[in-house]
Amino acid sequence: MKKVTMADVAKLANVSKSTVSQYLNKRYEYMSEETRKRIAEAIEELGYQPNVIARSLKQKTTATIGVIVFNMLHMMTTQVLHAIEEECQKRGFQVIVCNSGDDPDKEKTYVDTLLAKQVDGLIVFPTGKNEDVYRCLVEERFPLVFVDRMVPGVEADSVLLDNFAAAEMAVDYFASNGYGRIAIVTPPLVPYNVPRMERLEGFRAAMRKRGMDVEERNIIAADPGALPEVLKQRFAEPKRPNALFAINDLTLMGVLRFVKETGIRMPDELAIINIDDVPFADIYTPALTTIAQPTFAMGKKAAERVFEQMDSNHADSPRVFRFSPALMERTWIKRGNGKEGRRNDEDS
Amino acid sequence: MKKVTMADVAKLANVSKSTVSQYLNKRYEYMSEETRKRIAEAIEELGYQPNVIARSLKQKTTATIGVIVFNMLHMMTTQVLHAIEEECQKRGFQVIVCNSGDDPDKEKTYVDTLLAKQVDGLIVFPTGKNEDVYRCLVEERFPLVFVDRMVPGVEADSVLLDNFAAAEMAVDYFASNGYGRIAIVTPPLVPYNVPRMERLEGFRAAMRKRGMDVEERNIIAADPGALPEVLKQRFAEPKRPNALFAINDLTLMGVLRFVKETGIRMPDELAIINIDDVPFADIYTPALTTIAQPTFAMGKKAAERVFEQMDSNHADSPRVFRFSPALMERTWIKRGNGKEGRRNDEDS
DNA sequence: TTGTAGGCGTTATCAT
DNA sequence: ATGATAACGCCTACAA
Repeated sequence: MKKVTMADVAKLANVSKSTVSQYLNKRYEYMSEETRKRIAEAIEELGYQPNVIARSLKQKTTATIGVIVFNMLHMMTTQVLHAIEEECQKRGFQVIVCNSGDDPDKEKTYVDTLLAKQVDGLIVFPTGKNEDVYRCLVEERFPLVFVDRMVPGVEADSVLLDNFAAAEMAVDYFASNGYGRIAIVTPPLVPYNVPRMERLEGFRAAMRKRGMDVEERNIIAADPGALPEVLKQRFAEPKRPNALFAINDLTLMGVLRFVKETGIRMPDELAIINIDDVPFADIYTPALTTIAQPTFAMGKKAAERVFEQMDSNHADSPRVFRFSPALMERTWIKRGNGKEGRRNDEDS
Repeated sequence: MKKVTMADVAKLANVSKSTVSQYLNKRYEYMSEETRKRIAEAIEELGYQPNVIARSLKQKTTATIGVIVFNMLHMMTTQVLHAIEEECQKRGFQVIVCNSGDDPDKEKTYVDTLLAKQVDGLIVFPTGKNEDVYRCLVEERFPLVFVDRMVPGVEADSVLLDNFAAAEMAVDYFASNGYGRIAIVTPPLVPYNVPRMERLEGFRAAMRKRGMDVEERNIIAADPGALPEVLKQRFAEPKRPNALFAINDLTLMGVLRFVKETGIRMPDELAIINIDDVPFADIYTPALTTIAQPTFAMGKKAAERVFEQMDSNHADSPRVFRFSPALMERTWIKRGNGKEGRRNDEDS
């Protein structure tokens, strides 16, 4: 099967390999109609398929980019990947997908492997802990784009959610609907997880701006699994929150489990909003208002940026692209304090 | 950066390229401790990274497999992909992911491209419409595994859900909980979509086995978007079903939208079960009982099979692997007919 | 308009 | 124990 090489085609068509090569690269300029046809026939007859590997070796370009993600199972990741793939498809590029599982060592190994495989660029959802690795890449002007998180200390293109805007959106949403005792719910806070910190900071800032202060115990940080218990504890204490801002979809699940287990009533006793749109938002009762990341646009931009970096040597300085979150308003907010409810039937 | 080649290392270490090559391939057998060390140092000093492309050209093997899926956004796909990636990682393989969007032409193009890129094997969630393409591969003993669907007329390894068992599971579940008027809900039926047809057939068989007959109007086929309306119509007719078997997660969404819009009460007036576990199953009220596909095991098996095909030339005849669905029982079934409820807190 | 020759970075086969 | 040399399949001057 794959034994058919350019030489075979050349022989059958009675021309030299070079001529076949010309033909394949569509440099028909000085080729006689005659030979062109003969070559075409030969290719057809032999079922010849060029060997891209050989071409790559010569041209030092593989039409392949590597994507390293820290969690393939996140919907956000899937959606961004989808957009990246689509964009690559347009340019005839392929995507090698690697899952680091948020393990910096694996991440490093993958970077090495992908470089060895001569990928033309790298899109990374970074663990955030491989500063040195990435700094090298940047220094060597290797096409690189970070998504979702960035790596502190590395100046590279980054495609991120505007986390401050998202947090502010959440606070605004609660406040304008009359919810005042707002708590933020997040996975454990770690300094190298930039979005998490930004969302918290954004939350603090937004609260401050509205003249509300954030009690420390209203910053509820726990792994999603432990969340129901942690929330129960918090709700046993005085001044229970009446609004929870879940920092991502996983956290939201923890919150909803808590809601279900305690039977707390949802628009009345407690309002919820979260970052990351979830597929069941509008079939849940009450429908869930969420803050969606424009995942498709983000993936597209990430791909576009690697391509731009590949195409230009005059390395313009790295840029950070902040994408605006979108409020997916779905809840009837109907409270005792007189505020009238409203509804918005946006579909994701 | 990438300019460092084996020749450079060889020069710096004062040996020949061959020796360096030996070293890299760990054929230390006849190598002096001395030179080994010198090479190691040279490599270190130059920051040499072998060029896998060159190796591939020589060895005719790329340590890469291609995966073509018809819908990257399906959770099932994501999960299987995840398992595949993990399995590949263990063997030092990489995965090129391609999304055909269920378009046979794109699918064909991808097969060609991946072959040109010399992937060592192919895992495909097929559109089902490229019989000829795949038949060629099989004839040439190219490592190939189908997942989720199979291609009629192509004898290749396939990793599938046991759709009959799944349908039977659904019927049993309803029947043993006292629901008798069972309808099946599915996307439009098309003959080349094997799982869909199998699920319907399995449903018919299971009903027959229990002495219940399937009225044609209890086979509700519609696109998820139109489903709420279609269901409303059906429920306006006499003998409305009291149990709906949704054939997949997308269909389930349509059903749940219908439930929400009509306010039909869920364990009492209507029971639901569906294929594909969904993340919100246990936070929904009432909790949803689902029939889960063992996606992880399926992905793992698919990868294992490509590897086995790669490793053995004595091509054993293609096998079809049917994976048993798992009942994720979460609903309190509590009906007026005296049946006692039960609960099962399995986590996905 | 087409052919020749050299090279891309490795590996493999022999020598030495 | 190590080194020359020829592939691998394609591309690209340059020559004819």
